[in-house]
Amino acid sequence: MTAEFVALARSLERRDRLSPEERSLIEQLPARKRRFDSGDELVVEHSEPSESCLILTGIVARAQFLPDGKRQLTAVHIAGDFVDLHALLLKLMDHSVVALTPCDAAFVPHSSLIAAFEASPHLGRLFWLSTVIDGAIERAWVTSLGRRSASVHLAHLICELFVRLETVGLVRGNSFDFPITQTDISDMIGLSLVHTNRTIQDLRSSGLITWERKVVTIPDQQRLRDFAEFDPTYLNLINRPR
Amino acid sequence: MTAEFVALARSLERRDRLSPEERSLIEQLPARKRRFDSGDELVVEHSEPSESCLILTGIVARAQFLPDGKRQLTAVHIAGDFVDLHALLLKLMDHSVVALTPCDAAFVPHSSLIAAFEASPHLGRLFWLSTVIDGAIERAWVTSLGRRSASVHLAHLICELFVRLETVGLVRGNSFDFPITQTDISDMIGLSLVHTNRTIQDLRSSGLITWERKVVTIPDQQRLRDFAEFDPTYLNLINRPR
DNA sequence: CGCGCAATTGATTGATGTCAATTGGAGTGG
DNA sequence: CCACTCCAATTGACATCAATCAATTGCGCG
Repeated sequence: MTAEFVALARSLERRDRLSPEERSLIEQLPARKRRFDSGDELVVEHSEPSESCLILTGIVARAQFLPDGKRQLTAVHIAGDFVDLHALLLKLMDHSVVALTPCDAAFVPHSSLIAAFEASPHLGRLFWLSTVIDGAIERAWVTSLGRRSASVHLAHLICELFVRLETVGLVRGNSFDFPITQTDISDMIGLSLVHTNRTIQDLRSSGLITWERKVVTIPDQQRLRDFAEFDPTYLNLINRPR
Repeated sequence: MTAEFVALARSLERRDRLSPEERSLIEQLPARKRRFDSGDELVVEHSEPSESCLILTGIVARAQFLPDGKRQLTAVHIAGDFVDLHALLLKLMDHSVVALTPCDAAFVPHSSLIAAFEASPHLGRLFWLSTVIDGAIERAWVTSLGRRSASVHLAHLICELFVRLETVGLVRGNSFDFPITQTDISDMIGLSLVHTNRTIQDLRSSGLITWERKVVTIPDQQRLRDFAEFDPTYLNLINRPR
């Protein structure tokens, strides 16, 4: 399998078995690799992409911008996430995809994806699944934004990221690299930068997390999950026929 | 076409053309009709449905419940919405679907849906599209929750509902029926009931809306849209090949 | 060393939540 | 037709949470 698609296959296979034919369909997808710097836009709001984009390394986010200059991040994505399958069907982007860290991405033409799905409807369903899981994550974000306190919300986000990074092998022990700015965090959880900073300090002083030099550590996973009311079911990390 | 599927076809055809074969595939879907009262759960959190559910009449919402009894609604759905396509792939529900008004729904077995998609990948993509549009709406909700003021958020929601109801023919002039409780609204926009009430009054006293006896009226569509920063692009009401 | 961005802090203002009534309207039984 | 009841809508007073403004500190890098 082409190196580009290792993380993709790994994340698909967390949810269902891939047949050799399906692996080969993935392997043969044409991919145009590109590198981005932190702050770059991989996909631009209101554009009409003809390719979809798979994250290979780094951290990106979906962003919507408001007339007054405010920004909301509506999702984060990591290696192995096929970030932009939406464009395949939506045609017109309702949001941008921005790099929060330097990152690599592979762009795959829509036409190739559609051909692969017509060859294997099951593979198509697995890609569909990945957009549906994005939806589940978005629902969790909506619930956090609407009904959780700042510190519980942040704790929930950290739990989510830990599990997702673990899935693609980006966790070491209790820690993961998280070279993200507090401004970015605040645009995820819908708070001001100042309040975000104080919320992080809350979690730190409760001993729930450590976060220094771009590394987040969760000393006691279960304690953080209890505090965050975190139940990973919605991430659908169950391997079963779909 | 079976009466049940009229609104469904109408909402699919707002996005792309259906071939006669596709219409017939839809027409032949087996459906089990059920009626629900306000407050009933059509689909229960943590359950594992083997059918997906199409709304025929009434208003329903996706709901997540928190340990402390709080509730967040993460989406609203109306006639013609295939609410629970998610379960087809997710298997395990991460949320409930609750009736906000009395409503009718048709339940279609997953196996029949999958068969239809294997017969017509394009039809499959249109159903996929409908979940992707749900995602776009959820992103708009995230942005509203995170970065819009209470009154702009509410105005945005009203604009969204107007457009969506219009699509399925449920708007009369500038008005639509909206037999929904302020408690439900507050669980959509993540505010307390009291503050939601005051926010509605804000919009009323600005002359942006009228809302009495379960009927919402928008005297000046454009003025409300400007206030709400509402751009309907994300609802993807463009007819084009997908 | 010094620049520049990110993180942190303090003080204050503004938005929203909470508590506790009160009002209004639709349906029901007398 | 009139109480009566129930639930939704509304109001006022007050407490809390979070935004904003304005510095200041800390850290990585040339």
